[in-house]
Amino acid sequence: MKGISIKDIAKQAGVSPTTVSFVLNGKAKEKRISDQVSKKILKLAAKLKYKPNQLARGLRTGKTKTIGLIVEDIANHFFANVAKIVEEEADKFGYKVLYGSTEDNLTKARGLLEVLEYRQVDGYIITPTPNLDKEIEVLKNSRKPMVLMDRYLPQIPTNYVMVNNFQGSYDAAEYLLELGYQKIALVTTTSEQIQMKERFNGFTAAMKAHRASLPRKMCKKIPFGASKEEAVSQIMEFIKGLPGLDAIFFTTNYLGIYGIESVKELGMKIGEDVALISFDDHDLFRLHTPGITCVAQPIHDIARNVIQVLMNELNQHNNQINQVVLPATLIKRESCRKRAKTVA
Amino acid sequence: MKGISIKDIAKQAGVSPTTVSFVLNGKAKEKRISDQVSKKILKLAAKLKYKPNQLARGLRTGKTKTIGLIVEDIANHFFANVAKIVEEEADKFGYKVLYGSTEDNLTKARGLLEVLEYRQVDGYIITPTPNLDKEIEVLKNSRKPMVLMDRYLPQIPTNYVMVNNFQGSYDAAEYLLELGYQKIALVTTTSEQIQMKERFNGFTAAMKAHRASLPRKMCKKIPFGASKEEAVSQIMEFIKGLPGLDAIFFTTNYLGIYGIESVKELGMKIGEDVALISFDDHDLFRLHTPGITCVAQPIHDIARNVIQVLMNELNQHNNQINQVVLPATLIKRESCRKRAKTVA
DNA sequence: TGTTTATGCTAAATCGTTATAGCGCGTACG
DNA sequence: CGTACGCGCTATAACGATTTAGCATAAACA
Repeated sequence: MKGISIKDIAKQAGVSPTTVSFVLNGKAKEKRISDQVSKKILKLAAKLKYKPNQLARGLRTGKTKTIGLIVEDIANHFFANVAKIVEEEADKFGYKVLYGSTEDNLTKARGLLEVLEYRQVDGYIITPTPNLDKEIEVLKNSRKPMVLMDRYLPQIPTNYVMVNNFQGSYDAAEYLLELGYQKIALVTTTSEQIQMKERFNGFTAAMKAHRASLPRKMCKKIPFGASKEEAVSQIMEFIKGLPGLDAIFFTTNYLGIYGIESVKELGMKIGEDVALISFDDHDLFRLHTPGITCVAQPIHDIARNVIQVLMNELNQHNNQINQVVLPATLIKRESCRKRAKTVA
Repeated sequence: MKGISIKDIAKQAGVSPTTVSFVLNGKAKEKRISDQVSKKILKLAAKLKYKPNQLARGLRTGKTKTIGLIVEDIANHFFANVAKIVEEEADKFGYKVLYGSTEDNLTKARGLLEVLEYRQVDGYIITPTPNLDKEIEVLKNSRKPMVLMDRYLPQIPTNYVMVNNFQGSYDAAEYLLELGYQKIALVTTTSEQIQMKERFNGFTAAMKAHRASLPRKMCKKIPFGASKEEAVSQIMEFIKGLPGLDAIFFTTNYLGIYGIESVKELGMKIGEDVALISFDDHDLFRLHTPGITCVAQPIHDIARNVIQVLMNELNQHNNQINQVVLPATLIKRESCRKRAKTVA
């Protein structure tokens, strides 16, 4: 059950494969193929359901029309959604997507990059793991079209698309202050990922700008990779040590989820005894009662911009660097409420 | 910046490309290449970081070492997780995965199948949309390795891997009865998808087996594709019309989620006023307070079995059909509790 | 009439691999 | 002494497309 090749069409049409190729690639006019012949070929191709062999084409042209998508975890809500839009958008340009998850593990990331090179992908969308700098640099120097996503490497100027982590957290802090919260805590992770640092910085900057205090004892770092139980118990301890606490900001959604559990476990009411706000949206935040206020990433825009930047690179090898920082959106739900101003 | 080819190695080693190919494919012994030459070639290949061009190789061998994964929605919790394991498992066999979402739309599914054919994928993993029978039949007749997932087409005998929908729902019903619930309702969708029917059938079968009644008025079908608002309001109406109702079974997780909202909206307490149980697990069910009892699909096993069946087909063209039905697991949480038996 | 130019098409090389057929040499056999 | 075989390797032809260079033929021009 072999497929129909250009030769089969050529034979049946009584012309050379070259002619068929010209016509099928829309170069009939340019190559001065008569309308008669053109039409005959087009008809035959349709009738035989000719499908160009992308392998042969790729081998000859050096383009596979395939892009590699490296994410932290494709099963994660954020990345799964990005993967979906990326696939849809890429499809519009005739590209297919090969994907892989790094689990934020350097070795896995290296493996993925290698396989994608084998596969001759035309371009890369990468969520870099820690210490992937060297590999990114190599890729950059080989002039492969590439866009980083969700994170960037401060030392290497490259294309990237990400949310404005600083602004998002800044807005979160301002919102809490505006509502009248006064004893505000922050929970983050020990991970050195740049986006976590920026979220931390944005929040503290807003606090400072409004002359609110965020002393070190109001900030808790949960070890990266801690189990749910460990995390929850640490957060509970942290909360217990802060009497009068009225609001908590979590720098990422899984911490926020642990936070919900911790607060409930302590018998406190979310939105009444304590306000919760988290970076990143999540089904759970949306559907929880009360709804959890959060700083949402513009997933669609991120994916669309990633593809746009990549397609730009793919189509014209300008050396211009595209760095897109998209605004985060504060989604107000019932976990934060207007407070009657009381003097502490 | 061209890559290193087999010719480059051949030239530097002073041998023919054929020899290099033999050695690099582990056929040195078989093809009687001397150890001397073998070693020299291996060393050179490592030194030059030779990466075989999969395109050329694929063109020659007719194998791309790529499989196509067609799911309903890659952003959906279930499929995203399957996609993750599928990728990991495929990787172990040297395969990469191309994916796409159908949105349960026939036209999209056709488009995906076509693109994957272009791309010469070696095998297909397909979550069939309604009315995809003809295309599946064609694929089957062309003897392409293929496994259906999550659903099957009753009219066409093919490989498939899925959860035991009937048993899962059966267990759910038995569990509710065992706990002493007496006025039990079921919420499903109007979708004619086979798995939904089986879930419905399993539940009713268990009820009948235990001489419990499930009259038609206790069953609600929500239109497929209804918006969240519509669905929630319909479920609310349904519940309001059933005084004394003490438990509700939802045939799929998004209905269960709507159910949670509906029940809360009505001011009822989950697990106290009414028990909820849903087919399919979800982050929300796990993290909700109270936790929502559900019938979970063995996602890992499904993905692993899918790959195993596919690899079987890929490696040996036996015509044997593999149909794997995996048990569903009842995950008990607080949304269903032991009831003091009261006479209605 | 002889030289250009335009027209409509094709031969052949090429991409990087794999697979088949077989070459030249030395040794063993009858 | 002629032939058969084992050994270690290679030449060459694919796979299916794209692309470059160019070949006839006819029309146009001087």
